[in-house]
Amino acid sequence: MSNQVLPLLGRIADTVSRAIAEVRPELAGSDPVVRRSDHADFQSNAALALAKSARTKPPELAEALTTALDVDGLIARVERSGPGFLNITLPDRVIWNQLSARLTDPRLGVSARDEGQRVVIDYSAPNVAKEMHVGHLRTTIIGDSLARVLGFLGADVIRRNHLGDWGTQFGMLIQYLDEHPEVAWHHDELDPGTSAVSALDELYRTARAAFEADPEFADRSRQRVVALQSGDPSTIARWKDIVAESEKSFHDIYDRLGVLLTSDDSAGESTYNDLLDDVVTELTDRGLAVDSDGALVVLSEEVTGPDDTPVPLMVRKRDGGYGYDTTDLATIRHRIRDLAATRLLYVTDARQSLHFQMIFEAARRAGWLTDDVEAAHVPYGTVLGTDGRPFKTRSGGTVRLMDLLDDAVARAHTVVADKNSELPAAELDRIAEQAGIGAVKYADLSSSRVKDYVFDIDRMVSFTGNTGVYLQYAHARIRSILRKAGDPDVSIDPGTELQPAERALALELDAYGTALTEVSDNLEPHKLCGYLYDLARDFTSFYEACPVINAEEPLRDNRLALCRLTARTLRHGLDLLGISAPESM
RNA sequence: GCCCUCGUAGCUCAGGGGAUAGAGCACCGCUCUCCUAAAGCGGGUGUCGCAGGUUCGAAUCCUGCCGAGGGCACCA
Repeated sequence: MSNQVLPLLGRIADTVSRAIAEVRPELAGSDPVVRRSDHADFQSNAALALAKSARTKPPELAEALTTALDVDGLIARVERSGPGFLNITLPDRVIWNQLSARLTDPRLGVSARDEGQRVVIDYSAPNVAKEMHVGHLRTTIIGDSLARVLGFLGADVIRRNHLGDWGTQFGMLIQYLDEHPEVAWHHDELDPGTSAVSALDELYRTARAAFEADPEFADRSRQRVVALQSGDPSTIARWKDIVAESEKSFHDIYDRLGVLLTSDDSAGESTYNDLLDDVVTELTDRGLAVDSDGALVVLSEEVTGPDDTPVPLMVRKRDGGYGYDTTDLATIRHRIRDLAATRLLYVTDARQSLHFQMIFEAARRAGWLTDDVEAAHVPYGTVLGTDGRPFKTRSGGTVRLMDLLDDAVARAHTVVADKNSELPAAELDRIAEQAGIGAVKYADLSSSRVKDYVFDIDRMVSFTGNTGVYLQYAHARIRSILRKAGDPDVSIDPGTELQPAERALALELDAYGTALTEVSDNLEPHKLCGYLYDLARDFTSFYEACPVINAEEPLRDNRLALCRLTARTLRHGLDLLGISAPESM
């Protein structure tokens, strides 16, 4: 059972709204423009915003609002300031009670605002028989965090891992494996630490070389493609084997990253094969899909290309085959029609934004995507190397995701060992793993999603600044304090006077749910990162200014309560980012 | 050619109509007989790319321009 705790800011906003309605009934419903303030607990800029439509001067409206802002116990005092700001200060008791309510609630008082929504989040999407590389990092991490946040806010989240599990390239791979049964590539045939996708990736390159060098092998491969597409049992069995082994490799990485994806979430391209004919038929029947040089296309009404003609979606290729345009149209129809989704999120590279714009346009014209469903491309920028160019290995190759994680963990290991040489080896390994993985994820999540960002391991495993490690450390410190105090189940005495540092921390703690709803609204996990970082800093200021364990009662219990709620909020927030919070570091 | 994204301190980035634009890194100094110094405190930085416009008020919204990156049919 959870008790929702309304944020103080919202309660103040409601109070100001009532005052507006009382003073100027014709302006009822206007935004009360309540914000956190440097000059008080909160401020309302409503008088400035509304003076014109109220046909009065801001100071006069501010005065009237002040009078009408009847203190119902929520507000201690209101001061007018500047051209018409209302500086609002709350009684200490109200703030303590707010903390108390959050502390007793398993959800920290955060409401399940997104309840009733069904959100399909499409993310990660590695290619079968290929190694996951740096290009899969952001979609996997961002998508996973969004799944966690929206899920916590009550949405019914359906994760979809749109594996690249279909295509003509499997013809030559299957044919090659068939002709070389002696080649080992299954997990249980390989050395530990070598993955099936690693082996398959290499075999694919070998097969491709054979395809180009040997016309007869190329012919057999083409026939194999036909066999695969027509459902030949032995070919399908081999293909399923490849998919299953690849998934094992992916889940090794998912486990290490700590993302939620399981094999139940896999819905690869092949899942939609049986729907494609019908999708195309429907588009044709509605007159959307038209012939173009033998291919079937949907011409955009919104976008034109270099020659000033409408940009097409390739619904069916001239050779009769289907490409990703068709598959993506099938996903959107399926997710709306069959999964009853109210919100569709596609977490992919920003370069695909035109593609999704056209997919959404077509889905709207087809009548699948209606106004009561939100479809959004959630684009993200490129991962750059320290040279400012797309992240590559020194030799210019693709960076394998596993290697990248190994590097980060190794670097974290060095830094942790440097600073704390007394840790037992096993403990050190465990913390380095959590710190290294957390560092990578936090670095990815903490800057604006759409911007490119520089992958700089040294900076991300730094223990200072806005890093994952800093937050983990902040959490571990608080846990340490609480352990030292015996981790008591304290209760708050709301009659205690709040110190400024306590007050700042308390107001920040109260805003946790607001930070989460912002993430849900604009799909920007970095808002949560920024919130947690601010919270950790507010805690540090509090901790500098206010003794906890050595304080007298009831101050001591109240401060322990602040520690507790901060630790829980940090841990909870980190968890929603997909980052672990060690008890000690 | 058209479209999209981005441009804020030396560097990496927040802030996306409200009071003097904020952090971190880097640089210099200070603070552990005191709850984890992997920390904190102090020191000073800005033509918010440029120019117009809207507004009582613009880094924020609009228009144009400049610069960077990306995209525009049979690969995803």
